[in-house]
Amino acid sequence: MTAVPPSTALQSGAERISFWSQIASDLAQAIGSGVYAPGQRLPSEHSLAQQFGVNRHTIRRALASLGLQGLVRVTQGSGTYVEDFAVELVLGKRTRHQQNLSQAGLRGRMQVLDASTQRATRAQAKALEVALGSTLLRMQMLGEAERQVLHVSERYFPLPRFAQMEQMVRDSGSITVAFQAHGVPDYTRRESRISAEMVDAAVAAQLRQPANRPTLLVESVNVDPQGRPIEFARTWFAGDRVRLMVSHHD
Amino acid sequence: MTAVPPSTALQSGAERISFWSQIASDLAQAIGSGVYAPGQRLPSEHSLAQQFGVNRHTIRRALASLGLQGLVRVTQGSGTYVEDFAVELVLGKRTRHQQNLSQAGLRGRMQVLDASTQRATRAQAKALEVALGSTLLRMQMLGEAERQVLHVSERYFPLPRFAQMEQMVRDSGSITVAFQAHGVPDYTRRESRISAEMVDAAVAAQLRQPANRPTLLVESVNVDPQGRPIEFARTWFAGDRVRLMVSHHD
DNA sequence: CGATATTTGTCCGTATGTATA
DNA sequence: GTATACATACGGACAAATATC
Repeated sequence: MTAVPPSTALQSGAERISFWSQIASDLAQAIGSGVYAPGQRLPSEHSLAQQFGVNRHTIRRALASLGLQGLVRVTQGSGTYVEDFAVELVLGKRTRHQQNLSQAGLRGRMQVLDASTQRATRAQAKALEVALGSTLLRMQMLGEAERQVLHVSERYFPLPRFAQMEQMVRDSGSITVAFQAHGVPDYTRRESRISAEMVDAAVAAQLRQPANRPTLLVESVNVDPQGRPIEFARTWFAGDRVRLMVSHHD
Repeated sequence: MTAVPPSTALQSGAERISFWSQIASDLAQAIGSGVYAPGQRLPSEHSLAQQFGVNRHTIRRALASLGLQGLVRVTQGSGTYVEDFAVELVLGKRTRHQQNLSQAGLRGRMQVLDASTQRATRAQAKALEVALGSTLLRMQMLGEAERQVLHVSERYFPLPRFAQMEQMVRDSGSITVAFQAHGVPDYTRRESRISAEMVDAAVAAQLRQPANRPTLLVESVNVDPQGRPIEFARTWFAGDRVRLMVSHHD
């Protein structure tokens, strides 16, 4: 992370972004990439102000934003510390990726890495309640928030019902919107199976975390209002940055 | 795992358990200790019958039991295969350790490894809604089922309300019973936070799994019928053998 | 224990650009 | 165009909490 003097960062034209927002984003990326490890103290506000070439108040605005996101904890007289978990995602019946992040004050998006068709394996067929060997759409996706990769996932949709899924998701960046375009106005999560897994180097690289760090694997089935399965997903969450919260309030 | 001829396993007196049950337990232990890895095929029923010196029908009875527990999957014409996950535990509002296991057809028990008193840290005080630095009972426990270690946990109880907790749990082997003895007839789980963690060698040894394998850490708060926190627990589940199931049916 | 330095929290004021009525 | 409100950014001063010796 290099210091960006604000005088050189005077953007022209359409997308002017504030200094504090840019600084918050830079710090979030530094935290996500491990420059500042969980539990570690960030440089003092005075020091950061010098590094970024801005007033201390501007740094404070950025840190306040990171604090609201849960990335850091600020303690008077002591310093600003990187929180152990950047994001706490709620796992519930009506879990939505975007909504989940916006509740945490984050801007998130989902990206399609790959898409293909394949035959349903035993586990997939059982979860989606389709015949063994029937055709499925397989999409590999990446979930990000504030430049941090939170999860990668494999998602399976029954064909031909969701034939336009790939294009819809690529266009909108949202699975909820793509479902709505396929005539599914609403959907709920039937169940989630959670396990801890080590992943291979390729997945670890996608998650931007070392290969010797664990992931949370969540296998879930989403169903439409009639109770028919519409999606079977296997999602690997970055174990270093994500904690899942299960609320038991009925 | 060594073959135990049933002729030598003829118990006398009170606790006579059946051959099939003993064989099922032996096989479960073998699977838990890694003699038979997940996905691997067990010896044929004929072969197992010879090893244990019993009739094939007795082996079939044992395998059927393991199948109900989710430990193995029996496929006609192919063989018996070790399932990837030995135990699937349900995480819900009314989660009880014993009940959880008995639903899976397992005999489980909880064991007190250590007990002491300490001052509440910030996180503990917040979870239990007590003053920072107030006295807590800390119990370290081990959860087993069918000779397999499923989890180790640190549990914190506010004092002096639960002063007799250690003795009660040691006597009954059940936290639910110990709570009832302290005038808490019922309790519910308020929330659970789930993360993936690597653990140090000591905890890994307690879980009987290699140090480079991940665990599922569940932090939970139990409350009494009045909504007052009565227990804060951090439970490490053996990631290789346990999968958590979250049901979203209201 | 006290003295001192460091760090964050809060308040004052000033100035500029942007969006809105 | 003008007036107003708002967000952003800078500079300084002091208080409060913490760390260190």
